[in-house]
Amino acid sequence: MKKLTKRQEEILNLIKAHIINLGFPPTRADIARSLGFKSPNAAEQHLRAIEKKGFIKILSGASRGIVLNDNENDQIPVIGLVAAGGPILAEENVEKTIPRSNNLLSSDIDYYLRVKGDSMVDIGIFEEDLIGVSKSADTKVGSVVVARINNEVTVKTLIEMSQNKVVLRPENQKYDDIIVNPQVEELAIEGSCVALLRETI
Amino acid sequence: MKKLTKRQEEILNLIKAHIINLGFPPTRADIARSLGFKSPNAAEQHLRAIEKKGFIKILSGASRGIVLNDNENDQIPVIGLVAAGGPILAEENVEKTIPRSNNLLSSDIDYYLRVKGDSMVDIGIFEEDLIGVSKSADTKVGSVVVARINNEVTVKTLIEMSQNKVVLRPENQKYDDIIVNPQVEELAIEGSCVALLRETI
DNA sequence: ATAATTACTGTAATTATATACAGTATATTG
DNA sequence: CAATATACTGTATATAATTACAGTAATTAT
Repeated sequence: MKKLTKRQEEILNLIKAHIINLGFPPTRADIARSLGFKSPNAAEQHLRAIEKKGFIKILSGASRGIVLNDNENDQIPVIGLVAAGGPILAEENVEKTIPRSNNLLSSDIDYYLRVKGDSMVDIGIFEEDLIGVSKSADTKVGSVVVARINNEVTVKTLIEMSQNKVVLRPENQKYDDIIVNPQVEELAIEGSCVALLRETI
Repeated sequence: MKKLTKRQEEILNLIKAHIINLGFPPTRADIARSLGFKSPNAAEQHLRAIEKKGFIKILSGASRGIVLNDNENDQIPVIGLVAAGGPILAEENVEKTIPRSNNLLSSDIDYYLRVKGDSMVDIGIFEEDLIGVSKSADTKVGSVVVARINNEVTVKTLIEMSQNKVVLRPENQKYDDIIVNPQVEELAIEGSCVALLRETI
């Protein structure tokens, strides 16, 4: 999908804000008034351009007939099994998506990851649970993190992190700590867990 | 708030459906067409009646200027500590509410209950977690239920349920099974847990 | 018993809105 | 270098939409 210009983005945001605030889209005149245009036709032409780029649909003849097209940015992907090698958010890993507006958790969640295995049961993270992962939340010692070790994705508690030693702890006595030297093995902290979701318990 | 008549409710539902389907409210003519009125004024007068009863606000002069007023039915209450004696959903127990539309869990959740204590940690239910409770979901042996025993509310696994013996199991070796004779003690199964929510783990 | 509410038809006027047409000027792309 | 896109002004008009007014008839409150 073609990118919007700065001005077009401004107009799209105005439409979204209008819908959130009042419950329905603005008219051409509303848009013109908000942005200081002296002609409603300026708004009309912007709308046509935004429609052409695929962000909205204009229903002809209907007043306020501006329909927002589904935008991938408004969807939080739910990641199932992560294929070895590729990036977590690769399309083939996406099990489904959840509209961001339907997110009752306050935190900033980039994706949900479906938990495999029993390595975190001691802190109440069970197989098939969904973990809300934030890429930006700061990962400090004690955080539950999503890590990638030699292209394998795993969820563990971060215990120690220094230049040549990273310790990741499974929260299950059955398993031992994972000790990695990031200068020898490939290691990346993909994000940290900020939420947990479980259905039909 | 005064109750709507059957016809008024029909119209309110039509408005809501229109907003969900198209993203903006219907016009008087849209409503008339949908319900078979021969005059848009029929819709107009219904809208005025619905507004008078407090369910919508009509913005004068604006096309499609129908604003839905917040409705408590669209909010899921989050229950904190349950005061001994009173009903779970009593107002003083409601910590906050979450709009039902922001519910990414498919199940039918009547309220969220904040977990107190560690009696369910073995199945990953921790203190401060939020449990999604359904009053209508069938409670069978093996379900995690919200039970009220002698006016005390508790979350446990239902192990046995017969006429004169109900067994509720805390999922923590530290605690023993609770065995209740419902013909002697007061017992009510308030609902069963269909979801779990945890923030900032 | 009377007033108010509910539930409409039918008409019409005013205003709100979409949208076409004619321009101007600058920036970007093929 | 021409064509296309961006970003508007300015005017005009058909039509979409609100909304007032005048009725009818049945039901429900006071």
